[in-house]
Parts: sequence; structure tokens; C-alpha cells
Amino acid sequence: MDTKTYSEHIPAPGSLKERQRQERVELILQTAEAVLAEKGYYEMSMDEIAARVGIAKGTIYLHFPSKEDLFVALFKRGLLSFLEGIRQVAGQPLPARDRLKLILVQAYGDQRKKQSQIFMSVFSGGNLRRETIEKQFSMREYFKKLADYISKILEDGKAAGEFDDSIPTLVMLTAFLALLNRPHYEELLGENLLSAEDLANQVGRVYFHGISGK
Amino acid sequence: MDTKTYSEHIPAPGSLKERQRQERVELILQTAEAVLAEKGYYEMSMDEIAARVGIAKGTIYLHFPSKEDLFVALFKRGLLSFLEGIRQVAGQPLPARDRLKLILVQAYGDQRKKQSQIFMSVFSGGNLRRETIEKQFSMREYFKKLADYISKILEDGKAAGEFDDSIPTLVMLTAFLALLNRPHYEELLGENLLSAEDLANQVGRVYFHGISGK
Amino acid sequence: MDTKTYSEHIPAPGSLKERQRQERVELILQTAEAVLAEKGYYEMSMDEIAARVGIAKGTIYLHFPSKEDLFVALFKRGLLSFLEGIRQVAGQPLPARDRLKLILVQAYGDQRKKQSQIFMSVFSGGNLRRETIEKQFSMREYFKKLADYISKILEDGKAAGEFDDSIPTLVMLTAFLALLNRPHYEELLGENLLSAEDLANQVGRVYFHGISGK
Amino acid sequence: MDTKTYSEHIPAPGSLKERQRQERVELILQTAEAVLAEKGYYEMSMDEIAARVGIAKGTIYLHFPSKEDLFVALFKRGLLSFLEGIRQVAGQPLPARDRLKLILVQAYGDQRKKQSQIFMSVFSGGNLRRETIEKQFSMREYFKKLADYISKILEDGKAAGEFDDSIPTLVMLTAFLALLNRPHYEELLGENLLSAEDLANQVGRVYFHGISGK
DNA sequence: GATGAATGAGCATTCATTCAT
DNA sequence: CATGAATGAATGCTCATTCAT
Repeated sequence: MDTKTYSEHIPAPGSLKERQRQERVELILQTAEAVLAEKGYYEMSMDEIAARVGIAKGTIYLHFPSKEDLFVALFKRGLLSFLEGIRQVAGQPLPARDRLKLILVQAYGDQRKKQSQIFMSVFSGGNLRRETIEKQFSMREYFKKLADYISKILEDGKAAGEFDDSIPTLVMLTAFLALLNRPHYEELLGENLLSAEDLANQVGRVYFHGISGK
Repeated sequence: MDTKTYSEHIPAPGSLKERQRQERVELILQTAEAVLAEKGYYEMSMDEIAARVGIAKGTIYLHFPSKEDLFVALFKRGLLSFLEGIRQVAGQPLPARDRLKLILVQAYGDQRKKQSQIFMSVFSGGNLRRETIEKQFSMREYFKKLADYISKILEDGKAAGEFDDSIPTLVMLTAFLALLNRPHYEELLGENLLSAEDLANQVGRVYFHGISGK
Repeated sequence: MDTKTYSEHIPAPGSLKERQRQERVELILQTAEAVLAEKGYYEMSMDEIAARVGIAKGTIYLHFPSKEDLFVALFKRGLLSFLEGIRQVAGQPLPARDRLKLILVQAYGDQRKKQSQIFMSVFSGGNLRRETIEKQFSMREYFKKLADYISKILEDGKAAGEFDDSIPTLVMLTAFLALLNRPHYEELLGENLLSAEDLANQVGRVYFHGISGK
Repeated sequence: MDTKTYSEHIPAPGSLKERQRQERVELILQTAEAVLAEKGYYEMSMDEIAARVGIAKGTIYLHFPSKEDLFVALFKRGLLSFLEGIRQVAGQPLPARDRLKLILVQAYGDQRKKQSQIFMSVFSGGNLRRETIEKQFSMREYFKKLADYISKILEDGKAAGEFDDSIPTLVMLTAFLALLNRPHYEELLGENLLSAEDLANQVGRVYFHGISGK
């Protein structure tokens, strides 16, 4: 333990104060999210976040003990949000392939969910900050969950005769995970970016049927 | 302008001086590559590079006007190396699917080619440093080439009856590009990382035949 | 001006309110004393004091306009406490040398009197915070008193034939004052710290008889 | 080991570069010494030191890895300087009491030696920064030396019949060490501060003969 | 050309103090 | 009166970049 908080106030959960605090924290998180998305971890400065929120720098430190902690909070939020999306999809009474497609859609964009995006980008961003995150909470457990949700869908699909049960689930999973990163290539190649849905459809089509001729 | 060194004095191309300069530049690039791979852009310091090369910090600035320029040089190198790998594969007298699998292998690892790795990691690392790079040279042109090589293979495949010619090449291409990022999930989920080849096989299998039952 | 609280409203001296205020102030002083003794001025934080007392940080500022003022109040308290100890000793019907020895004991330790300790430590701590203190109240007057008490004892001793009256009282005083600082050397050199009394005895012996052979 | 120096340059001991470096370091030390003496550790800022020296802040960090290190260097310097003074005095062919008096003079002032002063003030300044110092080098060993030099003189004195050999040397030493701190009382009490020599004479007189009447 | 000491803008973090509730 | 969230000036430290030698 390193923190030197002396005043550990535990306010009533529903009180006005507490609600205001929550709002403040939310505002900071949203702003930081935007800055992080724009500039990345190293170029996101506490000064800028504070300025954009319209508060003093010190105020951020009232809610997050350090830049790293703020970042981890952001990442965790993204991860949980992403996971929650998947959980909901996984439980829906739809054919396995439709569920998978919905997951692709979520991963590819769904602009409403910048949170997921943050998660995805950090996530796929190589070794960037991984160490930092690990120090604070175990991602493994959450990734296990993620993998479990997807594996479950895949197995549902096999059971329902939708998917070829001669292919090991793990292989299917691996390929699917590889597809989750939205390719950055597009921005570079092309004029018009595909919508999350269109992209998911194209990718999904291949995922399900492959490209081979008969 | 494409050259990144800014020596005003252009020595005779084959002279001793010039050869030594080239070696020096090469040494810097290789070292920086290693550091970049280990620590990422922001934690790669000019001091460390200089120390590892065994030259003075100022000397780096004789060859690269800034850290960003050095980075861009590195990235470009990686991109060209990757592209060259693809060009070679594309030209080989192999079935299209084998050629595609070789490309996957190259993207997924091929530890001998740290250069490609650098390229891939930066590349898939979200917005990281993209701006910077764009300022210096147009990636678009190179990506166009990359896409062209792959599209060519896909069309070869269609012509040879290997691939389903009712699927637009662009769709195939999009899905293939989405697969090029090696998923980071592995490290998190699992015990044993797959070799580049194994991973390419699994992913390739799905890419070619899909996961659907008949 | 000597009072350090700046409440504009002066309540009836014996009222309940006033008594509670006094208690509050006393509690703050005691706590601050402890923190100051433990951590020193710069590492004593208003947050910690408030937390230890169990009040809000702002409340401290109701009674002390600034950290410096709080410190000065503490110092003054220590000084007065030390002075009071000396006053009591000075008035006792004991041989001069016994009274001096008691003063040494008080200066060297007397663990019960943390207040005196605070005073002594700040006091002997070089220039530390002197300016600050001077801005707020004149120590000179109190030191004059301190010197007067001791000089009086020394002169009592001369009159009683205990001390050599060919030595100017001022010289005796100077040497005595020099001895009042407990040497920190001990902690560094040695195993077992002497008790305040043992140290006073040894130092006193030399003070009274010197170290010369006959 | 924590340092991240990459370029560990080992220059020729007598080279011009090296001499310049020494001068620079010396200048920083002297300036820092002055600031430390004026303001104490916590209010000595790296900015101020740099400004006074007329260099950039970063330059200080070229020579001292942190503020703490700078401080420790300063303290060590003071300690060694003080010790060296004592060593020289201890070896002189003078009566023991004259040697002790010289040591008092040195401790009390000798304005030329601000270094010793720094040492003395930190030293007597309570717990201030002790921890910090200990982390970096063992003071104990040096204090042992200091105590040894003085003990040696005391025993010389006993052997020569100057001092009463019925008093344990340790007692003599303890009292002497207690006298080493120049009393701060003076500044407060009096108009005219005594010169280091006058003070040493007065204190010495009492130390040698005590204040008792016959 | 090399060198590496010097630079200084930039950044995370702390904490005494204020003031709206 | 009491509170404690908010403030923001201050500070230690880093590191890409420059330039005199």
C-alpha cells in the first residue's frame, strides 16, 4: 500500500455529494478518454485534461492518484464495457453466426462506444503500457471471460450444426480473435471507410464460408 | 524529398567516406530498431541509442534531424522490408493459397525480420505516431502497392479456380488485411504461444474454408 | 498582538462554546506536536493533523491562520513550557549546582515533556524557521528571561561560595547555554544512549569541576 | 543500482575537460552550500541554485542525480572538511588543551569554512534528513573517527598530567561533544556575538577548570 | 566530422489555503 | 461554525536538441 490518504471519507451511497462526485469523475473519465484517443498515453497530459474539463489540475488527483491510475481506470472501463457488450450478445436467442457478427460490429466501431475503442486500441497497441496495467489488475481473468463467451457461442454453433465440428473450437477462436482488430489499413488505402456493419458483414462472410471455390 | 540525412556535402557515391557513413547510419538504424522494439517510441531515448551504438548523441543528429525522423526512417524501412517480402512471395510459382499463407507467416512473426515487426507493431498500434509519419512521407502509395500485391494473388486464385469468384476481391482483401495483425490475445489467454506457422495455418484454414458446416 | 486565533466574535470567557473551542485548540496543538516531533516541519501536513484529530482541514484554519502560525504557537508553547520548568527549578531551595543539573536534565530529555523537546529541537536546529518565528513574536524577551533565571542561579552560587566568583557570570552562562543542546553524536557513535540524568551528571561534573588535573 | 547513465565517460584525470568539470561541480557545490545555509533543505530549490550559478537546471542533474544526492554531497563535504580540520589539529605538537580549544574554534565558526558550518548545522538539526544521508553513506564510521581523534587528545592530556585521569575519557568526550554545537542563544540574547575564538576561550575555560570555587 | 556538456521547455505531482454549502 | 472539494503555485526531474570545441 502506498497511498497517503488520511481522510477516507465514506459518504452515503446515494447522497447529493456522492452523486456530484460521480459526475465529476465521469466527466474526467470522458475527457481523458477523448484525449487518450486523440493523442495516446504519452502525449495525454494532465494539464490538458484539466483544462478541457475546466477544472484545476489538482482536482484530477483528488480522484485518481496518478496518471497511470487514471489510465488504468480508463482501460478497465473500456474492457468492462466491451465485455459487457459481448455478454449481452452472447446471451441473445440468435443463431451463433449472428451473434458473432454482432460482436464484430461492436469491435469494429460502434462509434457510441468510445470506451470499447480505447480498450481495443490500447489492447492491440503492442506492448504499450501493458506492464503498467498488469501492476494494477489482472487482465487475464477478464480475457479468459472474453474467450469463454466466444467459445461458448462457437460451441453452440457446432451443436446446432451451424459450424463444422471437425474444426477445434480453439482454432475457430484464434481466427476470430485475429479478426477482432479493426484493420488500420483502410484509412490508408481508401477513400470511404466501411461502416462497422459493412465491414463485419464482409469479414463475417469470409469467416463463415471461406474464400475457396467449391 | 525522400532522403532523411541532411548532409549538405554530398560525397562521391562510392568513396570510402561515403561507405563509412552508410555503415554508421546502418548501425544506428539497427540499434534504434532494437531499442524501439524493446521499449516503444516514447521510452526509446536518444541517449540509449547512442550509448548502445558507441557514438555520441550528437552524431545521431548528423544523420537524422530528429527523433521523429529517425523513427520514420525505421518505420519506412520496416514497411519496405515487409513489402519486399510480399513482393517475393507474390511472384513465386505457388498456388495462391500457399502464397497467402506465406504472407501470414511473415506478418505473424518470422523472428529474423525485426524490421517487419516494427512496421507491424506501429502499424497496428492505433493512431500512434501516424500523424508524425504522414508528415514525412505518404504511406498511401506503399499501402496501395501492398494491397495490389495481395489483390493480384487473390485474383490469380480466382482465375485458377482456387477461390470463389462470386466474392468481390475487395471483400477478400479486407478480410485478409484484418487477419494480418497478430492477435495480442494469445499472450494473455494462454500458456503456449503458437509459432508463426501454426498460427498462420489455423487462421488460413478458416480463411479459406470458413467454419460453417455443410 | 499575541493571540493567534482570529475569531472576530469573542464569546463569553466561561461559556460552553468557549470551553469547547479551547479543547479543540488544545487537541489540535497536541496532535500537531506529535506530528511535528515525528516528521519535522516540512513533512508535517495539515491533512495529516486534521485526520489524526478527526476534524476537517478547514477547521484548523478556523483556529490558526496558517501552518506557520500553528507552528509558532507550538514553538511558543514549548518555549513557555521549558521556561516554566526552569522557573520552578530556579525557585527551589537547593544548592545552585543541583538546580543547574535539574535544568540540564530537563533540556536533555524528560520524555514526559514533548513540548520542551519541540522547543529544544527547533531551537537547536540551526536557522530552521527562525525567520518565521521572529515575524510573529519576539523570542528575545523570552530568552532574556531564560538567561535571567540561569544567571540568577549562577549568582546565587557565587554568593554561596559554590562557584568561583572571579569568573564573570556571562562566561558561565555562555558555557552553560552551550551545554543545553543534547548532542546528537550519541545516536551515531554509540550503542546505548545515556539517560537524561546520566548525561546531565557527566556533563555537570565537567561543568562544575573541569577536567584539569590539580 | 538505479542510475540510468549510458555514457559513463571516463576522462583522463588531468585533462582540460576534467578540470572544467571539477570547476563546474565546485561552483554548484558552493552555491548550493550558500542556499542550503540560508534556507535549509526544503526551501533550497534546484531552480534557485541553477539561477544563482547562472546555468540551466538540467546542468545540475548532469553532476548530481537528485536533490538528495546534492545534499548528501554537501553534507559529506562538510563532514570531511570538519574532520580534516580536526585531524590536523590533533596532530599538532601542542598541549592537549590548546588542541581542544582549536577544535572548539573550528566548530564555532571560522567563517572561512562554511562547509564545516553546513555540516554542524545539519548535524545538530535534529532528525532532519538523517535518514536520507544514511541511505547514501555510513556516517557512523566518520563519527567514530571524529570521536577517536578527540579521545586521543584527551588521553594525551591525561598522560601529560594536564587532565584529571580519574575522570573516564568517555565522560570527558561526552561533555566535549555537547559543547561543539555553537549555541544559537547568542543571536537571540545579545547584541554582540562573540567571535569564535572568544567563545571558545570562555567555553574552554569552564571545560578545563569548571566553575566551582575552591 | 564527432563529441557530449549544456540547455530549457515540458510534465507529473504535492499541499497550503480558500470558500461555497 | 464545520466541512472538504477545489485550487494553482511551486518543485523535482527528464530528455530531445543545440553548439562550442
